[in-house]
Amino acid sequence: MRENSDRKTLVILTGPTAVGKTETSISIARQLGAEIISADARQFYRELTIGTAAPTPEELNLVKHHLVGHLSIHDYYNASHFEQQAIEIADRLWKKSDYVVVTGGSGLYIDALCFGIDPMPDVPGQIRAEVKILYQLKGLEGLRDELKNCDPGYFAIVDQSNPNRMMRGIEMFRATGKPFSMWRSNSTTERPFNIKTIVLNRPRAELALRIGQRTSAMVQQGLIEEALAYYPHRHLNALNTVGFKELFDWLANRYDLATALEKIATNTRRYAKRQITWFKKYEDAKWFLPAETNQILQFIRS
RNA sequence: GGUACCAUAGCUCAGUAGGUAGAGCAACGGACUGAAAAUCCGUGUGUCCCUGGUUCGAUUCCGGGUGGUACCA
Repeated sequence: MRENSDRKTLVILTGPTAVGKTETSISIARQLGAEIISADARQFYRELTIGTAAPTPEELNLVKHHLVGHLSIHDYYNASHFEQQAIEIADRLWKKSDYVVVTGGSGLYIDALCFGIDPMPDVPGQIRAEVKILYQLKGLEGLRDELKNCDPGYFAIVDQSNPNRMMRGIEMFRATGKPFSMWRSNSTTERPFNIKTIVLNRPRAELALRIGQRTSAMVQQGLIEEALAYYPHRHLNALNTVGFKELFDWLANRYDLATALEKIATNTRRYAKRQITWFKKYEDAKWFLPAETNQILQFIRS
């Protein structure tokens, strides 16, 4: 990544769930005189606060946050929308400060912001629904058949066990008449700003402990009531989320409450693991413990 | 205290007619350009409780010990 001291800096503070990103990012942002843009694909939804461990009103008061609770669970949103919004906000904030802090654990969204995501039209909901029905009716085999036919290039590289990936290819072809593989440039967008990427992490056992504690804390704060309130909307993508889906299964009598809470902790641990796997590919990133704020600031200013 | 049963992976357990062992879950590793807290792929990590004995060879059979469970006192 080319450095240029005249340019503004985007500070990415990421890391696995429950590592302590919120607290550290507030501390760092205050010391930099910066505001925070969230890159958390579930904290976008204003209806969800407890189950997504969104920053509290007190925390939101300490530093101005952007893209927290800016969507409804009924809204459609994606990484490209995020890229555009986040860049627009950052450009505005850089008029007041040299730094903008981005905090969150959604790797795809961070990638979109740092490296760009190829511009493509949104696929109409109708087409998305039709492709989903194709999968429900004909399974993976049905998806493979159609994708092989409409986009052999993508079919050759796609994970043919992953319905989401194949549905995406089919959707794009049906929506645009042009193969998904033609829309993908596989190139990185040069950004006119510096990017400092910080991954916060802890020893795995410690992270697991914090996840267990946070799960209990969420229940005390009213996680069950929150899940109950949105149970009628359980089919929405925004609610296909750890902490909600397990409680929905409990409410549907698939297992008891204790099992649901155990599954929440387990699935949160697994999510954290997937996040860590994602962040390992960030070659320019520096890894820190959340408490190492001085070292983090030093790295940002270096 | 007596009798019976049990002791194998982090957990629940299977198994080896004696040739050092395998399932589920957990865990670990990975992929991922518009659902991403989503979706998908891969990997057994083990003093087979301890200790004597029989045997070429014991996790497996026998004795003793320890721990657990149940029943009887």
